[in-house]
Amino acid sequence: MNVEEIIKTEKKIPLPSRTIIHLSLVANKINEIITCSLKAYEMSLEQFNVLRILRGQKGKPANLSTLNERMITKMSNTTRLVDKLILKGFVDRSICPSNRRKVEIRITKPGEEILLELDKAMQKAEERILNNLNTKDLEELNKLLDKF
Amino acid sequence: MNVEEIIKTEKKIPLPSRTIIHLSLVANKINEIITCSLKAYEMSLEQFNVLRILRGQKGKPANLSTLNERMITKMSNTTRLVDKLILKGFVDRSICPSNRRKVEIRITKPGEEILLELDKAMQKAEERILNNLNTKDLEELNKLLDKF
DNA sequence: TTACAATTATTGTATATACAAATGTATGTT
DNA sequence: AACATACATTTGTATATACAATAATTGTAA
Repeated sequence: MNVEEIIKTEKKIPLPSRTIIHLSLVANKINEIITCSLKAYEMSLEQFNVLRILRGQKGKPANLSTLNERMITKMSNTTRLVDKLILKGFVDRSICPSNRRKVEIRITKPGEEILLELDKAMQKAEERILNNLNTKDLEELNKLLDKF
Repeated sequence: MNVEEIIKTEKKIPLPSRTIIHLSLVANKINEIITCSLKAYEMSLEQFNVLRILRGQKGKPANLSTLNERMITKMSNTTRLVDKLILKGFVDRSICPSNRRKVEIRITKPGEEILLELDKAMQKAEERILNNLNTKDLEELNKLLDKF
């Protein structure tokens, strides 16, 4: 993860551009490590996020729009994402009785169980990602990221 | 870009996880803004990066492996990425005479010209992205990102 | 209440990407 | 020279994603 090497190709990249490139590189690294950890469970990062959101609902079902707001994905993908989780038995979907346009998506027992496994894998991944940063670093980083 | 809203769904997300989520969100926002700016030129972020790398070569051709090292994409995509840039006339490709396994990829005049346009669009995008951060913020952020 | 607009989700399709296998070229060994 | 091996790139294919079009339901205003 050496920005300098990548950056040296263009003569002198100004600080703002450098920061953005730097951020993208770090984000990519993070993404790669996490995706790789999840792959052992045949779970994509997006699927994992859906499961986490559903767990956060504490039994209350979520509809697609809700999932969508909390995620980066586009609506059209969310449908198919949920399809895949249903196939694996980690969530179920039913039509909302009060508004039949909506669907209600819930996490299942097996879904909650796999999520516990995934939590552990995530924690290991995080340790790998953040092993050079201490609490103060993280706090500062959060503060800076808040400005975006 | 309110992390809090996304984060409140799970009870209390510990600082390391929060930081990583936060970073991903910011990276996504950046990606979206930049991609959107480039779309006006029917140029993907990846294509743009290839052009920038080629410009950085200062006339010296790059082969696929070189492009690949400097980018995030996988080799198999780089081939097709370059295909598209050739179609648009922004780069050309020829077989390396000294080692015919290799290819030599060069940016063309039209490629350099469009790149100047793109530079301007990028600068505007950067201003949008970073308008809440001052130089000191950027320096600190870079310092922290270096730790990854 | 009927017609029209808005909401919610799904599907079709084109494009992008990942991964593995294949191609063509070069190098080393016997 | 013949063969195996390594290298650089390309291609095939399965999966993922984006965007637009469609379907189904509900809200609303004349």
